[in-house]
Amino acid sequence: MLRTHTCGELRLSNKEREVTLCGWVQKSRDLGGMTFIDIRDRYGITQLVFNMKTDAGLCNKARKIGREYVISATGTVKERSNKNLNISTGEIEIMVKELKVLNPSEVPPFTIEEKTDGGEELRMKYRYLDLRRNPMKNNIILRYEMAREVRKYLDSIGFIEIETPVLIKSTPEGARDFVVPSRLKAGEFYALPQSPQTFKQLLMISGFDKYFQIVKCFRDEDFRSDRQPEFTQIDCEMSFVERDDILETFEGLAKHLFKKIKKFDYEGTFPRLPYVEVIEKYGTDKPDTRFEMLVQDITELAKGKGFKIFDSVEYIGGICAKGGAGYSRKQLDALTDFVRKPQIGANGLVYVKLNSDGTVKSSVDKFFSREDLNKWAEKMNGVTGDVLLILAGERTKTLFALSKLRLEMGKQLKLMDKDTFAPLWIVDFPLLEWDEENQRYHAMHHPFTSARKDDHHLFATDPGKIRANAYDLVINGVEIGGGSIRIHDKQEQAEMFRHLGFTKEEAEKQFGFLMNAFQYGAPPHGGIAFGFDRWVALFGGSNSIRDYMAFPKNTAGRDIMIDTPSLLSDEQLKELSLKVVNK
RNA sequence: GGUGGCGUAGUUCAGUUGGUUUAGAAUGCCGGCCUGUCACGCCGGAGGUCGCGAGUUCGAGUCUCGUCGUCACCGCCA
Repeated sequence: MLRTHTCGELRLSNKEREVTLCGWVQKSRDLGGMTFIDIRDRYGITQLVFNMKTDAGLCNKARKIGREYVISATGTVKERSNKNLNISTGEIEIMVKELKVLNPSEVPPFTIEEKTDGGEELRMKYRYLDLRRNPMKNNIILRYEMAREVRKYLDSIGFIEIETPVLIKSTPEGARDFVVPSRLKAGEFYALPQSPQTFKQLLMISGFDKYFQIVKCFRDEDFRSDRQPEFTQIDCEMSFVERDDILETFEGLAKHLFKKIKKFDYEGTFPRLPYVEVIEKYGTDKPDTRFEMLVQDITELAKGKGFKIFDSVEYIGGICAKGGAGYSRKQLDALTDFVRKPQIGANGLVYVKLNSDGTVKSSVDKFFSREDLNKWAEKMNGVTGDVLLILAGERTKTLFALSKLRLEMGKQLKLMDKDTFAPLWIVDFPLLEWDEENQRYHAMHHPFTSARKDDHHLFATDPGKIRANAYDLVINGVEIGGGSIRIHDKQEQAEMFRHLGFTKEEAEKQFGFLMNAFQYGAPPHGGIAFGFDRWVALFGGSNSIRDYMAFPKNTAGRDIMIDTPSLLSDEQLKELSLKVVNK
C-alpha cells in the first residue's frame, strides 16, 4: 500500500503518529514562510503543512504543486494551533517530511468543489472530474447503498438474482428497440432488451419461483431528465401468487429502503387506489400525495346558470388552494397564463377568492350568485382564506390540466417537502388503450398482462373497460415501478394477441417461444419492475436521474465524454453487411 | 417530430435603442510579497474566431434567416 491512512480518518487520537497519505490536491495556501496543502480522497480532506524554517527545500517544492496533482505525503500528525471545526479532520494536520508527486495535473476546466462553477455540458465532458466532487460522489454511493439494500432484502426472503441475455430479439410492441447487427448472419439483427420481461416469465416456468435482477434496459425513444437510453431496473417475478402477494412483498422492499436509506419507519400499509379514482381525484395516474388539494367535480353545480362557457362543456372541475385568497390579480393572471400554455392546454381559469373579511370575489360574479359560489366552496372544502381554481372543458384534457395546476400550486404553496415520502399503489389499470393513430387497441402495460377475472366478459362487448391485474407504485408523483399478474395460459395469451391486432402467424413468429413454453406447465405468476435510477434520484432529492448515474448520456442520447454514437469504418460496415443511406 | 430558453475570456455571467477609442466583472490561471491559513490577504499580469454561415445596414456581440450544440416542455416512452 502506498498509504497508511485515508484523508478522512485521522484525529487527535492519532497525534504524533507517522503516517503516509495519498490523494489529490484540493487547494494550497502559500503564506510565504509556510504553505498549507489540502489533500483529498474519497474519504475526506486533511491539511498538510510545510514550514520554510524547518525545511526550505521541501516547502519550496510544495509551493509549486497545483490543484488536482496526485501526491503522497509522509509526516507526523500534529495538533493544530488554529483548529477548523467545520471538517472532521480539522483538529489535526500533517507536518510533512517527505512529499512525492505521483502524477501532476493540468488545471481542471472547472473547480472541483462542493458547488462547482462548471456548466452541465462541461461537467459531462469531464465526467471523471465531476465525480470527484462531493455531491456527485455521494450520489454514486447512495446508488450503491440502495442496490446493496435491495439485494439484502430480496435475498433475505428467498429471491435469487439471475442474469438474462442482453442480445435478444426485436419485438413490435412498446418502445423502439436498439438493434445490433449480426456479423455471422448478414441482414439479421439482435435487439437490446427493453426489459427482461419474457425471460423472467420463462424463468418462472423453469421453477425459479422468486427471481430478481438489477439489470440494464434499453429504449430508443426521446430522452428527458428522468429518461435515459439505458437505465436500470430492479426486475422481479414470483410464482404462485396473486396481486396482493406481490403488493405486500414489494411494499416490504420499499419500507426496507425507507428504513435503511432514509431512516424512517413507514407506519401502516401504503394506500391503494383504483386507476379511475386516482384520475378523478388527482387528474393523473401518478399523483403527488404529499399534499391533498384534491380535484373536485362541480359540473352539476356550475352548469345551467347562464354562463355560456360552462354550459357548453363536458366537465367543470377545480382545486382549492388553502390560504390562497391572498393571491393578487397579477398572480392569478400568471396562473391563467400557466394553464393556457399549449403543453397544459386549458382555455382559461376561473377563480373564486374566499376573502378573510367574509366577502367572495370571483371572475364570474356576473353569472353566479353568492349562494352558487358557496355551494362550490362547500363541495371543494374551501373555507375563508382559500381560493378555488376552476377549469372547464373536455373531461380528460381538463383533468390533465388540473393535475398540472395542482402540482404548480403545490410548488407555490411549498407543499412538496423533499424529506416527506408519500407512497401509494395504483391498481386496476385499464388493460387496453385505444390507439387513434393505428385504429387498434394496444396494451396499456404490456401484452402479457392478465385481465381481472370479473371483467373477462367485456372482451366481447367493451374491451376498453376491462381492468387489468396491473399496478404501479408511485411515490411523491414519481412512477417508481409497475407490474402485473401475467397470463400463463396459451389460449388466453393467443386471445390477447388477437385483441391487439396480431395475426396468428405474427404472434407465433414474435412470441411463439413463450406460448410454447406455456404448454409445459407454466405456473401462475406475476411481478414488478422498478425504475432504479428514478428511485435513487427520488431518495437523493432530485428529479434528474443523470446525477445518479456514473456515466450518463445527454438528452440527444449522446455520451459527450467518449463522443458516441459515432461512425463505423467502411471495413466494419462491410463485415456487418451494412450500407449507410444518407437521408 | 413540435415549441421555447441558452451559446460572449479556462469557467460562470453582464453587455442599454444597432453607434464612444482597447468588448467588461467575478472567479480561475501566471508572476511578486506575506509564518497559522482553511473562500487566506495584498500588488501586478496574461487571457476573446462574441458557436458557425449567410443576410440587412454607413456600422452587428446586439436585428433577420439558416445551421450546429445544449437544456426544458409537448408528442413519444407496452
